[in-house]
Amino acid sequence: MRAFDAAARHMSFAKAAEELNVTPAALSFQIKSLEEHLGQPLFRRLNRAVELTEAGRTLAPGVEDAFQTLTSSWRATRRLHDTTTLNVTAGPAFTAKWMAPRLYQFAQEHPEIDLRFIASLRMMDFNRDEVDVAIRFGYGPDAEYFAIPLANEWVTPVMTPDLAERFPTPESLTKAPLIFDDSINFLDPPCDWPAWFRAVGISYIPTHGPRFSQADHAVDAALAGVGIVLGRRALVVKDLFEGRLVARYGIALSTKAHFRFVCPKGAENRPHIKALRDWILAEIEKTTSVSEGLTIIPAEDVAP
Amino acid sequence: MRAFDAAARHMSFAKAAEELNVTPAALSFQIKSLEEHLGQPLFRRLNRAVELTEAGRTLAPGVEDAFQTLTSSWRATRRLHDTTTLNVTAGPAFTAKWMAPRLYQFAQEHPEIDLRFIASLRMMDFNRDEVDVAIRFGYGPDAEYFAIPLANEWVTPVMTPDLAERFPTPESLTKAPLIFDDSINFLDPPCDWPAWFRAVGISYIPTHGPRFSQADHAVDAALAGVGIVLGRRALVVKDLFEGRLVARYGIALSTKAHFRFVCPKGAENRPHIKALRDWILAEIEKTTSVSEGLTIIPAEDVAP
DNA sequence: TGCTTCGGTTTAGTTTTACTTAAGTGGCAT
DNA sequence: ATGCCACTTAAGTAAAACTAAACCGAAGCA
Repeated sequence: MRAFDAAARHMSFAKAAEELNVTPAALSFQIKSLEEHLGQPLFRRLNRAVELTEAGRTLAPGVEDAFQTLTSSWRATRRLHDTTTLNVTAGPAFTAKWMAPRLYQFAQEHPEIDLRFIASLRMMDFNRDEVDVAIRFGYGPDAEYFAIPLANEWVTPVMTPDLAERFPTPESLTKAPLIFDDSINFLDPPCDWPAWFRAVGISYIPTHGPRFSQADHAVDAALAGVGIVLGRRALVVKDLFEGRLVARYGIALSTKAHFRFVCPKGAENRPHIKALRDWILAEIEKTTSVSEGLTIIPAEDVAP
Repeated sequence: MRAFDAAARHMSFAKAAEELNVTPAALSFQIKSLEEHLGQPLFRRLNRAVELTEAGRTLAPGVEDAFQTLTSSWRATRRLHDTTTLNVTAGPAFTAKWMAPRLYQFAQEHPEIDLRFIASLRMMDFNRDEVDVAIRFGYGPDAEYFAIPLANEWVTPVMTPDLAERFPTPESLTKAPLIFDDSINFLDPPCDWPAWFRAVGISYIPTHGPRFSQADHAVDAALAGVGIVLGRRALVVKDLFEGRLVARYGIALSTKAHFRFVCPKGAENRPHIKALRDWILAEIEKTTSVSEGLTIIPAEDVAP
């Protein structure tokens, strides 16, 4: 049946044989025997090609699907006692702005763990997609998974030091080039520019300026001096610590949404997963001082 | 892997071996080899039982699922050129009141076809549930299947001849024992007792009387002389023809919902499916005279 | 037209695998 | 204790899957 699966996918016995590391002869035989068991042909043999018969078209999708679940289950099971590789999925922004800059450090602390990143926004199925850990931004809780929040999240305007000198006060921001991060539009209550201006007592609804669908691109733009962006704590904390960006106005807007560390229930204590979790939490602990001197206003208090 | 699938389902190597018609020794060996490939045990061997390990629990659902799709695909494919058995699903009412009484006749006309009935209301998946034909009551059309309507459907009060003498006019029905068939409550516009009374110009909303969730039970009750039921044409036509039930008032309520013959696209011309379809249509054709003398009023014309 | 190439099939022989029989083990129930 | 039951192990055997090599027919190309 594997033979048929491969043949149907490739629509070629020769290619299928290559995939399974056997000779075309073996494959031909297998399919012939399958056809005998079935009592009807699965392929129509053309001169230098094959095509599926009605029966083949009926059988192929189910077989392909079955082998896919079979192999992914198998791999998921193998991963259970493999503590050398760890597949992590996170959104593109967290991957680029939090994970990537700290990765060399994790690699040094845990040289035995081989981290692999899958940057994607869609929710993954841990069993289907061969993923061990997901880091996701949103509202908890996750009933069916093990999930811990990574930090309370807030947003505050950040910019290059140069720009900060030109716009020393919140009021001056009404004349400043603002960058829009559309990736947090889904938050409710909103954490956008109008909400922040309400938090500092200014009635101003900016509309003009570059917009980005991904938060990391918005932050990159701010780093390039394009303008001022409402940066999420987790995504800008490193740039703030290292002085590439500054937050001058002392007012941040907090949201109930936060980054969460998610893994299948029961997997949270497997050594490499625990190592990653502990390391992430420790890294975040190191940066709690970024909130010092900030007045943090819940977004719901300034909801329109 | 089949070995593991069977063992995990039975939680016993001996039973699994029996299922696969091999000796327990062979099964033990297969699982051992699987565990070696995996690098970890799948079962914990207890004294006179086995239990799944973490790894086994991870692998089992996927494997079971995969083999299920595999076997059902296989059977679906076998059915393709098997014109000796025909699996039909219909609602319980149609099965009992239309199919069952006519079955001996189909068997005589087509002794080579072995009909199997699956009475169920839920929609079946032709590939998953090993069903060739479905007969369903409702509104068309079915875009993804081949479907033909079997007849225009209407409802009219039916009862035993005895009861008919006691309640000769629609007006007299307000004093008669009425039976409620809840299985057509979902129709819109409704085809219930209030709608029928509106059709004959009587303002009467009966509330008291036996209720049945399945139409065949309601008709059975009427056959037993319990009372008068609003019978769907397809379900009472045979009893009307053979005099066990009568319809006296000459007013029927028609609905756009009807019984439909449904099968996968392309399957409608396979010989045994065509035979069943032609036979059903011919049977219905024989009973068109049941509508003679009836004034048929669309249900939407008397909607409240 | 005739030669080559390419996919697939066939045949015969070989390797691998799966299976069976039979003996063995260990804890549970009587 | 002792027999039993479910699983394991070992050795031998039967079946299957696979390979190599020859073959076949049509398409491509000179």
